[in-house]
Amino acid sequence: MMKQEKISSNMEDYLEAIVVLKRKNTVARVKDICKHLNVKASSVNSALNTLSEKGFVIHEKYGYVDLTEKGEALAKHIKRRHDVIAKFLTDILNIDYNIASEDACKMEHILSPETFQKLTKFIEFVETCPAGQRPVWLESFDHYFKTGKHIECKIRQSK
Amino acid sequence: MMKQEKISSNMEDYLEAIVVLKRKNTVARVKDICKHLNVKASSVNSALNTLSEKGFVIHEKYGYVDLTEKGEALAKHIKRRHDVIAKFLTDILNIDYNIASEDACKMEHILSPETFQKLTKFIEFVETCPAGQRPVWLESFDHYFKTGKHIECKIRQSK
DNA sequence: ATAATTTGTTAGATATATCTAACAAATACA
DNA sequence: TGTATTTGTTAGATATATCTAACAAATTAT
Repeated sequence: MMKQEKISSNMEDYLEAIVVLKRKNTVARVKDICKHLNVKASSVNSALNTLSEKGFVIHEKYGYVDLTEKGEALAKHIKRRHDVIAKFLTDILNIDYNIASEDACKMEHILSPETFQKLTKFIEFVETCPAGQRPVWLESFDHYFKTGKHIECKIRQSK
Repeated sequence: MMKQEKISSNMEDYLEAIVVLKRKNTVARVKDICKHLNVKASSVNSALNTLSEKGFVIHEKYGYVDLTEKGEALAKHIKRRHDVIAKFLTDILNIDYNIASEDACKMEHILSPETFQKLTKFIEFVETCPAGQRPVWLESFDHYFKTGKHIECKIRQSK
């Protein structure tokens, strides 16, 4: 019998790490989770116990770490959130990849579904821009950010 | 002698609450902090002890709660972050005020300075738009968000 | 195959942040 | 002015997430 459904941001980080490592190495191991999350092995063990009890991971002693179906679904959900947020930060706001990734790691746990959906749509809006390229106004923002000045606009003057 | 400089997100929330309550009621009281943060009085007391030890607040037994100069500076810094983030969410992404506020409460503690600066500049970019109004592309996004379709664009066709 | 190394586990300590319950001070009110 | 109510404090419990240190299993290399 399982204990609970809701898990903390911290536990979400562990799930996400497992999904990422499985994709990279085909299996996830305690050692790799340590490195990925920058914690000690005993912390990983403790987290895996919690996640096992709640039915998100399967972890036999000294064996690989794996996700249950439920764990996999949640982990992928979190990773999706991460990726969208990171994309917004890099592609729209033009933030450095490493910084964007770090921020996304934290934001992924806290953003409301509403805000998340807005970000998703905003990216989509930019990417499906009819002109078929990065919209002009985004370039304008880059310019504004760098120079503090607006690109001069060819607006008809009524003279 | 003071203990440390760095404080947790949690402690930042207490500082921010104090600044907000002082502005609203001229003084901050334990009771009001309770209500504002939705915690019990004993939790507030515990937090105030921590913050006093670190030199951020002044709290005499049974008296009002006040900020030191250092505490005030930090509290206002956090509040500024909150306000900028909330503004980005409401004015740019057109997110409901209440949701934006909740999200901002969490984001204010975690965003990197870089990302924060980008948000600040983005708002500025939009607000100082030379045409002197909410840029057209923002209206386009609203339309796209609602309908899933781009507003038809009068682009010269080369036929 | 056994010794050395790497990896994983456990027990128990520490730190943070919360709570409840008992109590104490301050304030309001009758 | 003395009692009731509100507000604030303290002690101690619980929960989470970390760590170190001692140990155990698994793997690698000789």
